[in-house]
Amino acid sequence: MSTRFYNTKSRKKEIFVPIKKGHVNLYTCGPTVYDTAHIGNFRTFIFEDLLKRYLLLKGYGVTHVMNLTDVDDKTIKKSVAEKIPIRDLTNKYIDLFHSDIKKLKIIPADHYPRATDHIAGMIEMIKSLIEREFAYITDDGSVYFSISTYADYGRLANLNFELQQSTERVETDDYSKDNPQDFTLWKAWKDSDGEVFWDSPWGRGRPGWHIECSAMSVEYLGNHFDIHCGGVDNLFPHHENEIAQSVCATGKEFVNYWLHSEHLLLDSEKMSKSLGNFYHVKELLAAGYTSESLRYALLSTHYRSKLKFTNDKKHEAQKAVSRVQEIYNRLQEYVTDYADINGSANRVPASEDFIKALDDDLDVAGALSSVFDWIRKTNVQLDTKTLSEMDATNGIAFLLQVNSIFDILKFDLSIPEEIIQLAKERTQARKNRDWQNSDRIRDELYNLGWNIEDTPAGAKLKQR
RNA sequence: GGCGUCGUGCCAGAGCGGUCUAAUGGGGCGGUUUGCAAAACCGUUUUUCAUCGGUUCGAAUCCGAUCGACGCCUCCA
Repeated sequence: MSTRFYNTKSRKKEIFVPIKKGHVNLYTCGPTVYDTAHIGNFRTFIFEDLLKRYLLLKGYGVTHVMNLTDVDDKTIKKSVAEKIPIRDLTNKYIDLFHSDIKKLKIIPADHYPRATDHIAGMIEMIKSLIEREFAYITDDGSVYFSISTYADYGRLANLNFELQQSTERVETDDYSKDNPQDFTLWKAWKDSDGEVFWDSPWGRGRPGWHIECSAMSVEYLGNHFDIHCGGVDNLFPHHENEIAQSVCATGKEFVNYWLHSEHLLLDSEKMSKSLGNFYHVKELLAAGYTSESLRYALLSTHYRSKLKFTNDKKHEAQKAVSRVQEIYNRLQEYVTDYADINGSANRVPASEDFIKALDDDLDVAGALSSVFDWIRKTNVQLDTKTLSEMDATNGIAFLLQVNSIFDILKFDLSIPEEIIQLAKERTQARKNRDWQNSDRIRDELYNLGWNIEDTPAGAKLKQR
């Protein structure tokens, strides 16, 4: 079955066809690095990870670019307030970002271009826009994009600017613009910008926010590429403006498929830094989530639905993840000479359903239901010992396929010596039918973070 | 004011006109199993899909209205 994605451009699911056969160029809007990204941000990044992993599973090569916005009002303000050079400030948050990416097992992008490393390209693009008369320079040395020059402006966000009433904010906002909705390509330097400026044909200043993505996507992926992603809040004005700039500057098509992920909600409200209702990855890991359960919690709701992040999610995600881990371990034990047999996911019927669900605009819920359905049936076969070794190895291959999408299995299951010792003591106590001691040790292990399960094959240790 | 999304069983969440007496996960309860647990499995919580009308042989699914939640129109994943 063919891949279909919901394209914001058409507001419909469309069959996905890459520009170049077998390869996908993917651009995803990255973080503004003046602060730690919260899990609302990571919901989007993890959706993009899912998308990429899916494309890889389908056999595409993927070139993935994620920008890092390392200059904007907030960044400058913070660097001035904390008396830290802007580069030092952003370096700090970029490092934190990469460390969170790693904790969430997100496959890194191929390129993480920083806005401030690509000022020259932005200036070139602005020049081109001025030459083609899509942009104008104001007295103070700022450059604006004139939305009236681009007929399709507002098409992506489905906003009609002819009929639009100006909101109070827009009216009072600016002075020198031709049209209040015109947006900045280049911001002239002000005192409050301090040391932060670049020279340009229009004087000292810095780039507007939107131009960086246009300039960097074109540089790394070409004028015309396949997929551009971001959170819904980037739909307007950011992506709308990107389209206007890129199309007008290059005269070419820009992006074929726009995919937007919905918000993560906390107490029915959008999680955002300005509202102050956010969690960081680190906090959640400290609060008992594992990388795997957090991934699961963020992935198990469809990317175009709002995700209500509640306390119940943790338990639910942990249970679901351990269910998958459990059967993986069971199958590994069941198959004695796994290395000698080549399992194949293709021979597991559930795999077909799994992929078919993902083909339909990344229907994670459908995909997971086929996985869990298969898990239950396979557990029955394991209980009754009616599973063939071939099916067991195929099952392992299927689980690895599932894992290539969700990445929720742990493979390093090494157990500390101290824990093994305690388990041995408990086994001895059980042999002596000393239930009191054996239960005491079990409690002790539990407190150390380990569960112990007695099976016909002996006691098994599992990290909680 | 404009644009848009959504409202499903105890909770989360699929469902894209018949195969829906609603997938899947979580919780509660009961059971099989176990020294007791855990894990696994079985049953149950489930004739119900915000409300009211309409279209249709047939609707959770399409249309309209109403109520409610949320997002965008302004920096924001």
